[in-house]
Amino acid sequence: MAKYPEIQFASLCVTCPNRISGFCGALLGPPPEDRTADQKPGWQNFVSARAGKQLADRNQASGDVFVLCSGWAFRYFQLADGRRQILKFLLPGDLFSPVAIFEKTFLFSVKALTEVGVSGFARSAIHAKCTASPDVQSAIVNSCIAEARDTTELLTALGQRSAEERIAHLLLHLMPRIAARNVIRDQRYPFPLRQQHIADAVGLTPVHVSRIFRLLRDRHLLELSEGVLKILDLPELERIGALK
Amino acid sequence: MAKYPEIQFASLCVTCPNRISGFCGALLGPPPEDRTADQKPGWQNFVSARAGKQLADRNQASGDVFVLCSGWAFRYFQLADGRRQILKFLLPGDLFSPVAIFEKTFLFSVKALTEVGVSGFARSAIHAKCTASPDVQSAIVNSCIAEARDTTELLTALGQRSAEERIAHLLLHLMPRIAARNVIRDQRYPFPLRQQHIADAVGLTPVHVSRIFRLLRDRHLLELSEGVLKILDLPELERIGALK
DNA sequence: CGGCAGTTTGATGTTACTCAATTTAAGTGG
DNA sequence: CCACTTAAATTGAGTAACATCAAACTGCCG
Repeated sequence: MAKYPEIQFASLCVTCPNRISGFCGALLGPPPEDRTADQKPGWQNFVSARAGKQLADRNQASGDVFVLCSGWAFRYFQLADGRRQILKFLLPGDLFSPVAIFEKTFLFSVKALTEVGVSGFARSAIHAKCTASPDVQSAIVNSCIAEARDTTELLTALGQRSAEERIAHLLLHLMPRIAARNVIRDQRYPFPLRQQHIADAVGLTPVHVSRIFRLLRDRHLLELSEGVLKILDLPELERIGALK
Repeated sequence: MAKYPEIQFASLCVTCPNRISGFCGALLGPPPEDRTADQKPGWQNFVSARAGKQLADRNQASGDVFVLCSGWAFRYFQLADGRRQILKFLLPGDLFSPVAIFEKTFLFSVKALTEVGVSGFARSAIHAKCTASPDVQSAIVNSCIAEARDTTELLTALGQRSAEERIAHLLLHLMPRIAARNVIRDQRYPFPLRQQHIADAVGLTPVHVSRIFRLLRDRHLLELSEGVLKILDLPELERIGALK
């Protein structure tokens, strides 16, 4: 099976219950039983990469539209002086960016956070499928809408809310997305982010993120260790982080 | 002429050289010489409103897609405790939001900043035009891309940059947009924003905005009075506010 | 002239950053 | 399994940036 990574991908994307699964599913069709390597469609290709690998660069152009198939990555904007703003954490099934469907030049950079699998689809093929299939069309529209909604919330969090609220909001935003891709027991979420990532996402320093986590731990709201986030007091976390 | 406000609108939108003018232009066609009130298309309607008027509410649904025709407005997200994040200042020709073309429920609120004229198009009519005309299609796509680009920049500004940098960035962002709709002489831009608006847009208090403006004035970078922003030292302002 | 909205200024408080040292965790090779 | 190395997290002390509160000032309009 490992010989045919695209099969694994197709299965992943078709079955994963996240909001853009419809996009991948519609694109690939149902996972065929008898698919073999030589039947892999020419408009799709697959690559793996190690944690930390640069997956896309701003201003770089590509004929492909990329989807994260496995692992975690993040989309970010880099400033000249080295600071960066993480715009979104990408989970399996996520497009690098919905905009990339229409625009061949990346507006942002993307980096692997864990070991990842990435699939690229020829943009022309997607456009063809798009005109042919209403399902693909509405999947694209939905992912654009979700993107706008998320961005709005993040902007509001960054502009108006305290460090604690921003971090709580980030966790609450990620939890359902993680849960859609993993079986969650005892409120324990797989969580590979370093505090540096959290800091770059919510506009704080890693040192301050550490302090806030200490407060949250001391109040028995959560525990975080060994790549696992355990939520102890969800209602209180929501009281802090929810937007409305 | 005032009897037929939609004519004034058509003329405004077709001629204004901003990036979504193609959208309005494609939708309305060239401004006809002989158009009269009874020829006004049934899928379009026009309203005026005073400064401060609420033009759209989050979670409210509408069958229309709205475009600002004259004056200034802003799109924002309101928090329960009264704080608000201004997401974008709307200038003549701007859609309230590109997302509204696809989604009938508003994700955000919109308020008039000056006296405004607003035009509403039936969403169904836009969709029909969209399938018929590649021009309308690409105009929509372009406004979505521009939206994503702007939002990314704003996120980065809010998350990573100082008060001074954020304000300079806001001004630099607005200047070309204002210039596209007004004749600018001597670097003097019409500028109806109150410091409260700037504060809500860049995530500061009005008091602090005032202090920053004082610094900028003292360094002879700009002057701001009577609704006019005068830029005295553009290169220096760009050094402070430009993202790259 | 008085009232109102917006701006400015000062004094003070709070939040978050910086710098630096220490501890913990995670690998790595013997 | 254990020493060694390295990255990440934690903690403390001092500082800078921004917020808060309150008062004074400005321009505008009735």
